[in-house]
Amino acid sequence: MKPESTVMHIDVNSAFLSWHTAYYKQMGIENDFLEKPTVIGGNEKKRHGIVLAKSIPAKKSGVKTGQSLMEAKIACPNLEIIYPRYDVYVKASKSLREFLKTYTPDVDVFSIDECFLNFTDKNKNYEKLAYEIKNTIKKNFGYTVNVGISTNKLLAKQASEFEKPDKIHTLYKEEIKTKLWPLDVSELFMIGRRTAPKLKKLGISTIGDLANCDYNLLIASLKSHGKLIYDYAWGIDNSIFREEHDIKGIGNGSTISFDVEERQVAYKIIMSLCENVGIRLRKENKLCKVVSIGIKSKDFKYSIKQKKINYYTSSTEEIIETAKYLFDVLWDQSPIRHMNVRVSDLIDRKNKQINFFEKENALEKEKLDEAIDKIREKYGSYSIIKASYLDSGIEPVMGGYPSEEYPDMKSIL
DNA sequence: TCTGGGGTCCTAGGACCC
DNA sequence: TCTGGGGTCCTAGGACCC
Repeated sequence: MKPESTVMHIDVNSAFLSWHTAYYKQMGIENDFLEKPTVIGGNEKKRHGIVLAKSIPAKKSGVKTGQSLMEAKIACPNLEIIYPRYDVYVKASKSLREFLKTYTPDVDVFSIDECFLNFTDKNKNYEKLAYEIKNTIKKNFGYTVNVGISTNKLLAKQASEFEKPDKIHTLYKEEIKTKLWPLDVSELFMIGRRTAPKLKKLGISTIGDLANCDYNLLIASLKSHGKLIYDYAWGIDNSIFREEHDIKGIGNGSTISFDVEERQVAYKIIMSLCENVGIRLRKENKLCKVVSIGIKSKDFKYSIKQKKINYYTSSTEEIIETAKYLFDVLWDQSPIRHMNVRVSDLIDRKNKQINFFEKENALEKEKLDEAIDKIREKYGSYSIIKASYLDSGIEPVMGGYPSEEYPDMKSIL
């Protein structure tokens, strides 16, 4: 038996919007985004028009994350839409993490705006500590968080979901029946838009129903996923704490502002997507063996094709060649809305072994990539681009965020 | 100007080998 | 000869999360 520890889940309220607001306040620009119906949303003209984050007043008007901005505006006609500043959010997320590490080294990063904290001292008043963390964040960083407290990650996370914003909640084992079971089954972690209707068909509508359902029937219908959510309904979660997460794959995709109908145009987009994948792969000091490409057509039909190559590589050229090959096999000539390139089956670069199949000039390619990476790091993504992008209207390095477009940020965020 | 982008994990089927 | 079964690898697709 492992010793019982206390787990906190920190969840930034309306993360992107809160960070946006705090950033502009620090720049001396007053705003009241959080008090009004406001969303962070993409560019509709570029066909990126969805809600990324919403204020509480927007939520009250029926605006939902992931909704198209069109729908959101219908639900809430006086909605204010703000373009995202991912560079700000990434920095804000990093400094929050650093701050949380001053309380415990055991910080498990779940996403850009969620962290788990693990504590082992039994004699501490953790509710008091949670208030201190929450209030210090509010005071020093200028935004609010919810904190959930329990004995494992699942329960801590469910606890932080309760009433928002700026709240502390506990969800200990003995509170499951009163606090968790009355909730709708779709409120449980890992029950999404597909599973909830299946459960409803089995007569399961609350988390309590799930906990007390016919287990065999559940497993027959949902297999291993059924076992997982059944355990969750009872607050059972054996997942471990990890400070470092191994990356399993690196992907880059984009919805294109127009429908792609020509192979040569598609190739250019593929190359541009691959540039970013290659850069990130090398930055992580990894090599990949599987390359996959995904295509979403005009009518939202999505298909993917992947291929395992005979050796591990981090060469942009190799990734591009494989991705183009896969594209040719996959594409049925129908107009393309979105394309995605992904590499997986990763190993650390230091584990590389000489491979018989590898192309002879592999080493030179790697050296070239490294040199280009360095120049781009120093002078910006666009300092070196393929000649074919000049006047093509397509960005030579797609994905990520173009940090050089933004002024240097000296804020504490 | 309807519907983003980045991940993880699981399953099922076919190929191939013994 | 009329049809095994176990194991592994690979691929496509679907579900979930933020």
